[in-house]
Amino acid sequence: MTAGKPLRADAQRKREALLATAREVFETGDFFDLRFDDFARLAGVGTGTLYRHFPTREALAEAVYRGEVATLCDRARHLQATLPAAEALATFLRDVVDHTAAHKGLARTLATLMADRSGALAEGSRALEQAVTDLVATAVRDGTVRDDVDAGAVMMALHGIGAAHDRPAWRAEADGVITLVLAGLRRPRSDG
Amino acid sequence: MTAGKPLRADAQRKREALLATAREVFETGDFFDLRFDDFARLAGVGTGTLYRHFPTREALAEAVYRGEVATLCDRARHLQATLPAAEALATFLRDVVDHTAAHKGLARTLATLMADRSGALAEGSRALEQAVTDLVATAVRDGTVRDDVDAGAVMMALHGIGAAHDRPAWRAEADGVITLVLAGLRRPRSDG
DNA sequence: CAAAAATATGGAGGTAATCTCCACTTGTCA
DNA sequence: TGACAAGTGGAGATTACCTCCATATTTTTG
Repeated sequence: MTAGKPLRADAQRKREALLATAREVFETGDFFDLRFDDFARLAGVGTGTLYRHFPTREALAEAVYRGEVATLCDRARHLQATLPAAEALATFLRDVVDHTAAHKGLARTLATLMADRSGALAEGSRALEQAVTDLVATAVRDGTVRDDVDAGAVMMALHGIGAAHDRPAWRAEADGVITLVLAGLRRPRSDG
Repeated sequence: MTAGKPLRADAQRKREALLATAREVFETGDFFDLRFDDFARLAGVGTGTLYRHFPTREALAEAVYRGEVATLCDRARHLQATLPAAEALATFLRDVVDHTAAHKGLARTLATLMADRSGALAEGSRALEQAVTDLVATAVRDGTVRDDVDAGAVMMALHGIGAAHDRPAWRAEADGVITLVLAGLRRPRSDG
């Protein structure tokens, strides 16, 4: 599906250049101050070429986002294979926050673009969602996590962390959300 | 501050018309498919008038948002005055979800606009944040809620609920987030 | 109540970003 | 190496945004 047609050599190169430049500009936060045409020039590419590879700003973002998500998914798989379920889940959620904090600009830009009604990025995060779902399911199965709350709720909380990028106390609050989610996920005692 | 100059009668009328139309169009979700100029016409107002009242889409959204927030804040005050702290907090959070669900289109549109890096709406939600902070603080004071997590974390979770508007299982997941947050907020037992 | 002063209106048109189109260049395959 | 396919760049059409001001409405004043 992803590889319908084997790209020609130069096309591949331009595409890479666009992605590399995108990552840079996303990170510095200048993406929205830049005319899309100028972005093309910045990447050393003609306008037409830019538009053929990535018809919209969102399409470009999606490609970058996919890379980020892939990294996180690898991490999830690794944790799942080496730690007890509950611990794997906890570590992963904290790692997501770490990762986001380490690439704040990128996360900002992606979150902003993601909000555009296109929903283009929803597609890209499917893999991430699957990873979280697996981690939660495993922890539920071994009894460390309650089974009456969907993994989607955890995704939603993560979404909040990403979307609320402009809060002054972002880091502390993000940690707080994770703490709440993890505490909330613990199998509740039989008392009300 | 809000009432620096008493608006002229016709100006008041036009302003109202713009806000009313905005609420409609926000709710139906057509706001982004509409040229801003056409929006003016739709409200029966000239382009210039639109721009004088609301210089940007965000400014318009902010005005609408303020109304929503005010409603919720009234609710918060009422709950705080009539229920035990923990219950007031729980009820309020669930009410926010109900309210959002009842005005899904509006919430969608506002969330999308809020994500624009402008941060214009951050201002509008200050009151909401204050309400949540008060509710949490009261519950902390009477010992039903842990004191090591900031109210900002709760805001962040709410933010996630609003921002993740396009998830198919939105309602169930939103309820899940609230459940997790409330469970997570309970003063943890002395065991690890 | 009439006229003057202040305030607000609408939409034509300037400005600026987006995106398309195609004559030309580069890569691939036999 | 030649012929065909695939890709490129950027000029210019298109579209949306926003400003400006001659005109209209409201309010105040004498």
